[in-house]
Amino acid sequence: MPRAPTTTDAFNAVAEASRRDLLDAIGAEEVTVNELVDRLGLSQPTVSKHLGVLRAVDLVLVRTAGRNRWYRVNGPALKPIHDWVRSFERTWNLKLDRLDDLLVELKSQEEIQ
Amino acid sequence: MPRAPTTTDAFNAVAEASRRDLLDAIGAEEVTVNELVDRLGLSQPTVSKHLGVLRAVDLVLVRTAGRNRWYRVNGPALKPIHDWVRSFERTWNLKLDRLDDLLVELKSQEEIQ
DNA sequence: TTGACATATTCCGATATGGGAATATATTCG
DNA sequence: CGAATATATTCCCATATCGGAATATGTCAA
Repeated sequence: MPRAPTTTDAFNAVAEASRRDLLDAIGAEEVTVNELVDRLGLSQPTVSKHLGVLRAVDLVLVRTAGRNRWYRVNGPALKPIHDWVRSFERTWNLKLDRLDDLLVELKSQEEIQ
Repeated sequence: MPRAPTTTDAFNAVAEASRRDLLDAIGAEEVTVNELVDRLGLSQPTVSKHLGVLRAVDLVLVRTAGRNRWYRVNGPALKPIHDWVRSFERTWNLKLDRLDDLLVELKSQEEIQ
């Protein structure tokens, strides 16, 4: 049994540094493929292929306009990673217990209003 | 150029679901290899090999006692993942801005004391 | 010492990979 | 229409992978 395909889930897609760079390069904007080629200095086919993987796991969304494709990051697709890592956060961040208290407080305040 | 080795960094090591399961199974305890074999229902060599990858990227620490090896999770090795994902958190969690305010406040309070 | 136990390592095989180069597919413009 | 532009796809290959099976290494116990 080989390694799980990169398109299996966000964990596998994001394991490759180039794809993290790609997501960073897009950031909060809506960006064109050629713009990403310029920003990252990768070849156009390489960028397109990485975007294909990111698309397969819903990490990016695309909008077609003429001959351009405008890509943007689909943040929520990263949530599974965030949630999983977060369960270990307590191990390295001792202040989290205080933060927990604050969150509980914040939540109860919201429920009141 | 093939895929980056699983031992390249925490991102690659953790891309494999079995290894996330392994870390989950260890949790906050200190656990023996055979105990993990029992908990996960994987073969002993498989568990040992996964632990080898996790060791290579410092995601687990080991202590040898007689013929046993006691493994524990090394939380801080997950921080790079946490930090990277966190930079996109704002995309899906709108309450983060309020949380930011709280953190700034908390920090300034700490500096005072 | 010999056997049992705990763990690691090696050998095997089918498979997906990332990047380069070339090419295909649209779409726009003149 | 034909050229140019934007993007995706295909073909290539050296390489690392996961799991199984077998085996090696190390430690304890009688």
